[in-house]
Amino acid sequence: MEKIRVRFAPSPTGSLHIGGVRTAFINYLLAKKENGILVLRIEDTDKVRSTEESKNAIISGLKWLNINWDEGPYFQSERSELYIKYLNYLIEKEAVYPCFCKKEEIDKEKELAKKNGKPYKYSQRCKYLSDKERIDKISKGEEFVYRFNVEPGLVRFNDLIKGEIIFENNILDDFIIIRNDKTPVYNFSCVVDDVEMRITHVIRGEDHLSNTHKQILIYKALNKEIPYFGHLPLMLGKDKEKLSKRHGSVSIEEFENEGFLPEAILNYLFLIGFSIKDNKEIFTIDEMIEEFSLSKISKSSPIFDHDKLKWLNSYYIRNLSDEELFNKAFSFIPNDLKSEDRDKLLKILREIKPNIKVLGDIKDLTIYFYKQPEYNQQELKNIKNNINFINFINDFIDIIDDIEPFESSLIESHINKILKEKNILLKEIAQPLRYLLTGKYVSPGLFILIELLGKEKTKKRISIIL
RNA sequence: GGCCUCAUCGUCUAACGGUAAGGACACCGCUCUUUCAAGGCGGCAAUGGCGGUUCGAUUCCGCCUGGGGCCA
Repeated sequence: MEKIRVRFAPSPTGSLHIGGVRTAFINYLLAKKENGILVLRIEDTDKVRSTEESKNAIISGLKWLNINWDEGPYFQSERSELYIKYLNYLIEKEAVYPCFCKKEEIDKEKELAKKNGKPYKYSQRCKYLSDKERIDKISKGEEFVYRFNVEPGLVRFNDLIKGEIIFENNILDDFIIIRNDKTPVYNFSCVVDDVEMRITHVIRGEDHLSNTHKQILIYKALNKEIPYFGHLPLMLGKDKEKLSKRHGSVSIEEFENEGFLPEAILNYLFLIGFSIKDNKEIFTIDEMIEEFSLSKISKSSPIFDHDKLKWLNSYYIRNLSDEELFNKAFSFIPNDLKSEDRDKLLKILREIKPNIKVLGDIKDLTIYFYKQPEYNQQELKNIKNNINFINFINDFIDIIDDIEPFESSLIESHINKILKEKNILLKEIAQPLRYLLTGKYVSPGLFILIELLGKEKTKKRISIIL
């Protein structure tokens, strides 16, 4: 059997959207599963809206996620001759015709249709021009577009995800495939490229489902084999509206900047809108490839749930070794902390690891290591009134210099000794002590915390109460 | 408005036409514990509606309703 060839074909008109990532990933999984080829094609025929920045964002986003393609990137803007070549074929076959209608004329027709409550369809006025009339108009320098000659009939195809789909050709009018500036319209360049790139499976978002109608007609006119189509239900936001900035992060850079791991994102994208028989949730890439099948994709639109992504992300973080976490988290470590030695940073990260949901949390979780806490005066007053605590602190300050090495188990035994002598419970002093040390009531375990803060900071911060 | 499409807990989903409708996230409670988190245990919560087909519908069919997409 011939090798499967799939493609991911984004328009570079913005950052790489998480929905696009899902499409890319599903194409990637299919290619891997079937031992096929994934082509990356940048659809930048819209010169006004396409930006260099966006192209870079797409490419670097995919690379960051490790969604590797086998061919490309191809840029449609560099392939204009190709579209003209295919256009000429269609002209010869009389599958298309030039249309000289002015925009104002068309607008007038649209208005009329609207007034009569009828859907607008092009009148086909230019379809019946004689060759002489055409040559005449062209030689007079009149601008024209090429329209596709839609014949009556219907288009029927079996969508790999949605099932059988039927479109009546009479809902279409003679649509434009080449603009008056000789640039191809999306549906045309897309088909030409898919033909040229020998794409066997077109897997894309559901927003392209109705385009498929026109595209199949073009394939037929071109006398080319029609690929398989599969249309992915669109991911939606919490309110079931199109997923947008309003729902939180949507572009892949944002996820990267917040501190999501590529593994977690891909795992999440795999889970959503996909049916898995056993109750497994965590998948390696290889397992995803193994498990993947287009038939397991749900037909209904999944809602993107940031909470579940966060949970997966925190799961992946918890299961990182200290070394791995250090490497992945390095750019998220606040600058003031980076000067600490590597061993210490490793330990700090290990301690806060179960509290990290996204790597961006590291900043808040470590702030007291490099910044003097700001205390609430009322809290300090309460602590001062805690006789047992003050009692304990006085003793602790006295012996703190004797603790050598300054290391958690030794700190623990010294503290426990004091507590035992004074008959105080650890419970009674833990929270006030934590507050003095960090300015918070949440932190890693006390003894390791003291070790990591170091002797000087510890002394300085507890002295404030005396 | 036209065409296409979808429908199980709040969310992602499981269930040869026969289940007490299962799991996960979120939420709540308990537990562990020097705090938070993580962990363990438990709880809440769904087949959109109406008709068929069938001994029996989440499951098959039709209609309605609702959502989404494309075009206008």
